[in-house]
Amino acid sequence: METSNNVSTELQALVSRLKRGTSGIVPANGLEEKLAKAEKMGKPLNIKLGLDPTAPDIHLGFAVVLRKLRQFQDAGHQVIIIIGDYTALIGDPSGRSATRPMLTAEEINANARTYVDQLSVILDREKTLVRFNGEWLGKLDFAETVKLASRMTVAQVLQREDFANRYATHQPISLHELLYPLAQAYDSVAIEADIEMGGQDQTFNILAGRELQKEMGQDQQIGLFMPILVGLDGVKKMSKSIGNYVGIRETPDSMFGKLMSISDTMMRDYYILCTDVPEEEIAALLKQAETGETNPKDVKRRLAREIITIYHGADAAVQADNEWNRVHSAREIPTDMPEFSLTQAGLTEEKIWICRLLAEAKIAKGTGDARRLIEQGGVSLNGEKVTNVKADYSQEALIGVVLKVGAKRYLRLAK
RNA sequence: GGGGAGAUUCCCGAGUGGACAAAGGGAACUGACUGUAAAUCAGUCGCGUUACGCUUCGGAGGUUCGAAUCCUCCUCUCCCCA
Repeated sequence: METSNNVSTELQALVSRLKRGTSGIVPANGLEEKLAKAEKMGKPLNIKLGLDPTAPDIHLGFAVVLRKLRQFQDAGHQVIIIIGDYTALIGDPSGRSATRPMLTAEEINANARTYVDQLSVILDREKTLVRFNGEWLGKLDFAETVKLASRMTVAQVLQREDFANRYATHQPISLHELLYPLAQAYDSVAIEADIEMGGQDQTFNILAGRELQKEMGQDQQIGLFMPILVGLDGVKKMSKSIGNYVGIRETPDSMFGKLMSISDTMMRDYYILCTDVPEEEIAALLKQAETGETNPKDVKRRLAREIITIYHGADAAVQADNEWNRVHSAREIPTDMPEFSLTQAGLTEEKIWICRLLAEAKIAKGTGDARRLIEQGGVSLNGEKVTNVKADYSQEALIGVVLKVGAKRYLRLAK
């Protein structure tokens, strides 16, 4: 027997859970209203997320939004993923400083499949509806498109920071890029979205959806924004193409290493957005790190364990932690490292020049680069620093040897 | 349609006939320090077994002993006017 009072307390708890980490909700009280409405009507909300099928590897930055969607699913709402197969023909200009390349149909389809596979790591596949926006956008004829376009003004579009910047710095902006927000807005109309999720860089597109829904006489969706997770470099948005990312399917060891390399100031965001550690506890941990009560390194290790636990389980997380500690604090060589086959690389001669070896192993860009690394004291074989740039080794002498370059690159040489 | 500006090595950006493989900054990499954090310092940063050679400055030709720099054509971009 639930009293109405209980229901509202539950709703309150849900609202605060859903609001964790969000960087904005438009309109401010929209979430409560939508949830209350859903409850009253006994109908789940349509939660929309649009995906551009360009970079099919899901990383922690992307997971921020997906994890939020999962919370909605767990609360019984309908998640609708829209694969922007049609809009990929345009290329989302959001946050971009240059025109995105257009994709071919094959690339888009391949990417879309990969996406759907990977989404299920975080989302409940059974409760996820996947649609392609070519389904409705492909049916619009030119007249309808122009009519849609008439609902937005150039000034509105140019208000966007990314466009404004490009315009101000005399970068080219193609006309078709201006149509992107409109297409995305039309997606919201097509599926009658109640909530559209997105990173902060989606603000304009999502608000355009509200406008268009209003024009078409629909209930307006609310915009639920998540902050952009800063990548490992601490500067730019986490992204595959920049390479500053942690993929959710990476090995625990790799994730651990990458997470330990983020700067201290980034810990808060990562804790809030990438883990389920309660907010009060996060605050306490960070405070300890700041006062020196706990070594900040250990607070970061905890962060890495928390994240890895989500994707690989607690045991794997502890193991990765141990391994990391062994290699980086105790300075022992890693248990696992990539192998490099000399024979496969064609290094079978009696005399193998060390620079050639580094180049073939792709550890150096070429022998000139390898020479520099050695001259700078960055290369060692079985822990012994290589000092002679002209050194030759026989294949026999190299087999089983651990090649170390720089602080973190290890390779075990094999036949 | 008319007029003007521009395209330089991963990015930004200097360089207007020889001293330019090309200033400076950023990124990146190596070393020192350290908590594989940040900050700082030193070095490297087109290719090559490297005190020497080779290939670069949007593309194709040309002038010259010599071209990133001058000329011609082409491609692309930005600005102003209509």
